[in-house]
Amino acid sequence: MKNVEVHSSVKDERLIKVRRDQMIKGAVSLFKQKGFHRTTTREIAKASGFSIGTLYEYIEKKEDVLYLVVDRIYDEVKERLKESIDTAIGTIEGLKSAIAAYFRVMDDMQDEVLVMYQEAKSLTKDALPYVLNKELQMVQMFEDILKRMTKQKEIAMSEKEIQLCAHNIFVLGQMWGFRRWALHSMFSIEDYIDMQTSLILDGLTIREKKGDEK
Amino acid sequence: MKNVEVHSSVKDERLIKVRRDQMIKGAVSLFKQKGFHRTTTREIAKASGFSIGTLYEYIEKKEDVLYLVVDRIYDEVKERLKESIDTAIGTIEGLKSAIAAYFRVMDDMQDEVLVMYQEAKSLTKDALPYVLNKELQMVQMFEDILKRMTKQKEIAMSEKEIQLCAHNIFVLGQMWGFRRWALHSMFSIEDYIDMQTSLILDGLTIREKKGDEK
Amino acid sequence: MKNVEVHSSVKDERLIKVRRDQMIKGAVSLFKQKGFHRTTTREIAKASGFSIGTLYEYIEKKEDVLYLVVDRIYDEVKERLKESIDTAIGTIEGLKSAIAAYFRVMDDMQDEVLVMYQEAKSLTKDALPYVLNKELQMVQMFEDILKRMTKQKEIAMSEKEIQLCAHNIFVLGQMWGFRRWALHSMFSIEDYIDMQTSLILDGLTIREKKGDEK
Amino acid sequence: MKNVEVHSSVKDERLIKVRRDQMIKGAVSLFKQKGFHRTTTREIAKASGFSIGTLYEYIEKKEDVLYLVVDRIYDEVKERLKESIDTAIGTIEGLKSAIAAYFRVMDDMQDEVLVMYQEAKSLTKDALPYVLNKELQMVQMFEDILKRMTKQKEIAMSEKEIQLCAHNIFVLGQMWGFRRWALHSMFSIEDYIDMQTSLILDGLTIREKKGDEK
DNA sequence: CATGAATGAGTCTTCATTCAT
DNA sequence: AATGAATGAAGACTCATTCAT
Repeated sequence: MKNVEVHSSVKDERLIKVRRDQMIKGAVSLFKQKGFHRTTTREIAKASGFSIGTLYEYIEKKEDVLYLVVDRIYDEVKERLKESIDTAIGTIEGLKSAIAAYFRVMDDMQDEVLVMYQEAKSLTKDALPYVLNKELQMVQMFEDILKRMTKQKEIAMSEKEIQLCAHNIFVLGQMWGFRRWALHSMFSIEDYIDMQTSLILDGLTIREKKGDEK
Repeated sequence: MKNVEVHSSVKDERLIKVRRDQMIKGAVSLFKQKGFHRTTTREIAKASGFSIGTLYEYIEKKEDVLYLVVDRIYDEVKERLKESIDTAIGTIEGLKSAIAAYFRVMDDMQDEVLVMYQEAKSLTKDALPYVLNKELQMVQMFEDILKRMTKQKEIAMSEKEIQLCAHNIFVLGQMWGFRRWALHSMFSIEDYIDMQTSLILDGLTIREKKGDEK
Repeated sequence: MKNVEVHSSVKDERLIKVRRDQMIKGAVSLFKQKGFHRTTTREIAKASGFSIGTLYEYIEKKEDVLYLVVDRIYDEVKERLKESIDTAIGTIEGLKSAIAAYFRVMDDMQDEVLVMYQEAKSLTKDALPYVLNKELQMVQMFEDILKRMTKQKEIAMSEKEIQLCAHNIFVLGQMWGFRRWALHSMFSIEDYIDMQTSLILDGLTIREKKGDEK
Repeated sequence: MKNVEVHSSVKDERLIKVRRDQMIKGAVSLFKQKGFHRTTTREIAKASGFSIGTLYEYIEKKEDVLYLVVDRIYDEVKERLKESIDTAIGTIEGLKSAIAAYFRVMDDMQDEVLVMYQEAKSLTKDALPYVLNKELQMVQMFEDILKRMTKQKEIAMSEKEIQLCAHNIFVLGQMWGFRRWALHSMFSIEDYIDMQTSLILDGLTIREKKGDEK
């Protein structure tokens, strides 16, 4: 999956980084409030702290901003996940703490995740697969944990079951963000983590027991 | 939750129904392809089979079309669910068939569900809560089944666990639609139903056993 | 000055009269509030008590309504003036009472006069001269009085002076309507009549005296 | 009476002045021909020498153009009046020359005055009082002259008579513009000035004489 | 590199007018 | 004669993008 580069007429790489950081920061807060389509490039420039002309020195099209934002969000989520998750550990406890860590990241980055969800479709045809691929990579982190657990006979799951379960964990984490209107009045994030973890593990341990029974 | 009425300058209720049916049908297919914001009112009119002037005889603002569409989708999903689900049955089998029915509706209406997901934010401030409420009603159908199962001692779940589980079922069903890019190459809808049902039930039966153990 | 006929597809002359009366009544009140351009044909139809389709049975273009309205206002003003003014009398007292009568009509029909003033320009090219001619006829009523007074040696004014003076009387009467925002807080209509009459007469009596001096 | 500012997204005040000058110039000539409502924003932009986009950099709504135009006309009339009228002089001759000057301005700016008259109603609710106030200020210039004349015993008029007379002068001046269809074929502007001045003065001198008689 | 004025294609929405019933 | 649904041309306004300074 080749990287999708956003063209900039500015040469100084360091400056590009600085300006795009400003831009992303400004844009995220705007996208949260009004969505991508209702946000104007002028607003983005203003929120970024520079002029519309300067904005276009660092991007080519408005959609580039969306891509940059979404890309950044993924990177951030992934970064924070990697910090917290040691995929090497193939134990039940390891999985539990990975889930907890991931859910907490989702809690911290609710708005960002919501933005991704609702605006992903507006990405250009060529940016979308790249972004979806990033998402798959994150799902794969959970797959990796589950695979290792299987290898270490902690659980007994087929390849397919692992894939599905990893997707479930991923989506259930996001759900905390995109269904907050329903969930947040019913659960604290800690409750949510505990209960979901328990439900997820039930789906695994059973199989392990089944395996034992044979 | 008061109904959100969309104003029409046409008096004949029957005609309003006919035209709005055309409109919704045309709009859904456009929203699927390009999203709400990238669809113009003229395109909607054309896809509906009438002129832009006529379109505006049946709505006031472009956003009304979105509301009409989303509202219709919910109603359709709900209708199809009610056909298939007999909430009265409080057995494991009843739950299984309810999940299967729901997942199949989600499979049939993937595009529609996707539209709802991605464009809901563009609904007017007053339409959104109304729509979210409809969603809650659907979640409640699963809650009802689980409650009855608990009452009939089929399972042992707390109020909160039931609520969370119902949300999970709901979201996992939608997931088949909004993550199709990842799931459809891995699973057939039947596989998906079987495996998810199994995972969901594990979360319940375990507790039932726990209950037994006491 | 040939009459400007407004075409109607309805044959029954009596019905045309009835419908147009409704139409004019409704339209005047709308034009007062929002002006001709901001009033829609639908609103006119509604205010007239019939449908848009029926409206167009009695006119051809929206501008016809304006013409009908303006025409009616002139007729009404003229009618009321003729009732009150006996142009035959060529005395100072006769002039005074004519002025008073005219000013009172202007007071009664302020809104209508305002409408005429502000919307006259929107009349069709062929309707305008016809309407302006009606206005001239009204000015002429004052000219006639002044001429008769001159003939009877009540005053001594040249033809030109008479024309100008007649215009002045006419405009000063309208002024009560179109400058009400300034005048009505300063004068009652009676004050206004008294003071203006006095000023106008000063313009005449002087000349009369001058005439005497010769 | 607080000033009514028209918002511009352009920062450079000098440029705003330049562009608005162009805009006003273009708009006046269009409004003269077809009135405010029949003039499109595109036409205004074109007549101003720039694009529709640029037009909207300097105003927010079409009505702003009208306000700008009307405001400018008042300022211009006032400016030219102040040049010509020395309100300090409280003599008959001073009044005569003030009237003459004012009437000549009205002659020069006939079209503009007509525009004001016919389109004033289309001004926004908040702009209208501001504009009317400007008009009052101009009336006041004549009041001031008359007051001074009274103070200097040139004439004897009550406060109310002065106010009314000032209004009359003002309206009679405008009348030259808005009744040109009737007046211009009968009088030259010089005739008009002479005759009206004479009529107006008759209204004053008489009173002065009356004062003398007592 | 930064700025922000200029551009005009594109969008929503209105409304006068028509015409089948 | 009356109705009101249908039409689409036209208009106000927006906003992504460019480019001269």
